[in-house]
Amino acid sequence: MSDIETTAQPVAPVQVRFADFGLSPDILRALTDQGYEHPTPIQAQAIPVLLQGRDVMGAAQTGTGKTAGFSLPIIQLLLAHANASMSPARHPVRALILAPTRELAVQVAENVAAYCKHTPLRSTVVYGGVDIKPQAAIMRGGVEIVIATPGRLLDHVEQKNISLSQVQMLVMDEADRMLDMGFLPDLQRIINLLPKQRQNLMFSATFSPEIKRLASTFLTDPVTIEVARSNATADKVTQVVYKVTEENKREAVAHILRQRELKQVIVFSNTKIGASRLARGLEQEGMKASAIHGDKTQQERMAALDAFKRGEVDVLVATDVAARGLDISDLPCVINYDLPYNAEDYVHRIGRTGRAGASGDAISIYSDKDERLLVDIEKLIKQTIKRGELEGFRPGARPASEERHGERRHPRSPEGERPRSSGYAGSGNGRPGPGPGAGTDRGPRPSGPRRDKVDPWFLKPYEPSRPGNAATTTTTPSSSSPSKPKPKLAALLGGLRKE
DNA sequence: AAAAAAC
Repeated sequence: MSDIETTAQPVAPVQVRFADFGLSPDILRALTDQGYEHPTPIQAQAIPVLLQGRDVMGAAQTGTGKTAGFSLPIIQLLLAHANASMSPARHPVRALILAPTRELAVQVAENVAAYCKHTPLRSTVVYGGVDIKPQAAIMRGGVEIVIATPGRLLDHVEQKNISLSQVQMLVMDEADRMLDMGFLPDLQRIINLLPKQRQNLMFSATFSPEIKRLASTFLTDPVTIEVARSNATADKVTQVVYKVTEENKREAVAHILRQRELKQVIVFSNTKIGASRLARGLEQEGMKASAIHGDKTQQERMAALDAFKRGEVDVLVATDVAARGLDISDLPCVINYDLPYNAEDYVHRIGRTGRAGASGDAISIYSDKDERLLVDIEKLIKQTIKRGELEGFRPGARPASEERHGERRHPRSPEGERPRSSGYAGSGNGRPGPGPGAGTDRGPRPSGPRRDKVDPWFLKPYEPSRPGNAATTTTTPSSSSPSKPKPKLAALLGGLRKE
């Protein structure tokens, strides 16, 4: 088994069309139905390679058209290799797509179903949190393509609702996420049920050593397809951070949303409770907000997502259940109510915006205690994030009593307060502003008086901690913290060995 | 630290 091979396959300079790949007319018709004619760069690279039957390691951000990139060739290959002598009644599972979260599985399944629409192939999705019986019935009826979260799939295997012995193609979507979530043992178990001879695809937004290790374990002589530089944030995303005090975080989010009259925003919270509270708080402020997290029932999760997609909800407050994979298109803005503990999650979160060529804003608020998280994030994305100034929410200011009148409009509002009058007209056009930077540039510049009392942190040139070598030494334990930087790598490798 | 995922 050779090392992972990297092709320098350039993106074709001429506009390629789906029709150029030799895909079945039934597939092309489905694409036409959806208005797709030209592949995205990852599709242009992945489709021919996959059609050759090669294993693929795809380093792709969400929003790059990854799902079609793998499902179109899968469908094509299944159609091409259809066993004519096979009884039409028998539909063994021939392609298996694994995803880390239920929502992602559902979305992949929706895409696959759409692309299969005009073919005789059947697909279904199975995931936990819902009644298993209807899923069992569908699978017993026969399907060629199964999209699944690992746990429920194993459940079905044990119940003998499904056999994986005929699987020719395996996709591990969001593989980094699956590792993070501890799915490695499940993955191993599932893979042990598959035929040795098969085509493997692995997609990952980040390219950590753990992922490479997984790839070398499960993939055979894979072609690596990398669209965006890994761990790089989409350059279409304008990022800004606002430092506020811990108690003012909720008000700050409300302020940002109100001031910019934001619609279709995802606000990320680190905790389920925090997400629920924030959503409730925003609702009390008169906004249409809803929370989505793992303590909600599957029905609630889907309802919240649907309402958001339909525009009935403007603000979706989410834990990292929604950080990856979710295909919510054209999000103008993502807000981090908390900075994520894992820097990689930052990349995934802001990947919800600025997608498919559109520009987007990623706004984060943080407080003193999150300074370290911010440093980690900047180290990972190898760029310094613009420090913005959020009027009236500066940290380090004197207690409210010493503040100028009208400086902070409504700090620390009590929970049950009535919806506020429209104190913040924002820019006035109902559309999202051009960028977070513009938000701070728009109003009159706070010249002079506001600066004197506080440490003008926002005026100091920011120094990313030791730009040269810091990146190699991961988290250098600062003397202040006892720091037991549990090496993630070791943990994961331990996991690999365990199996 | 927290979140996610099978019952």
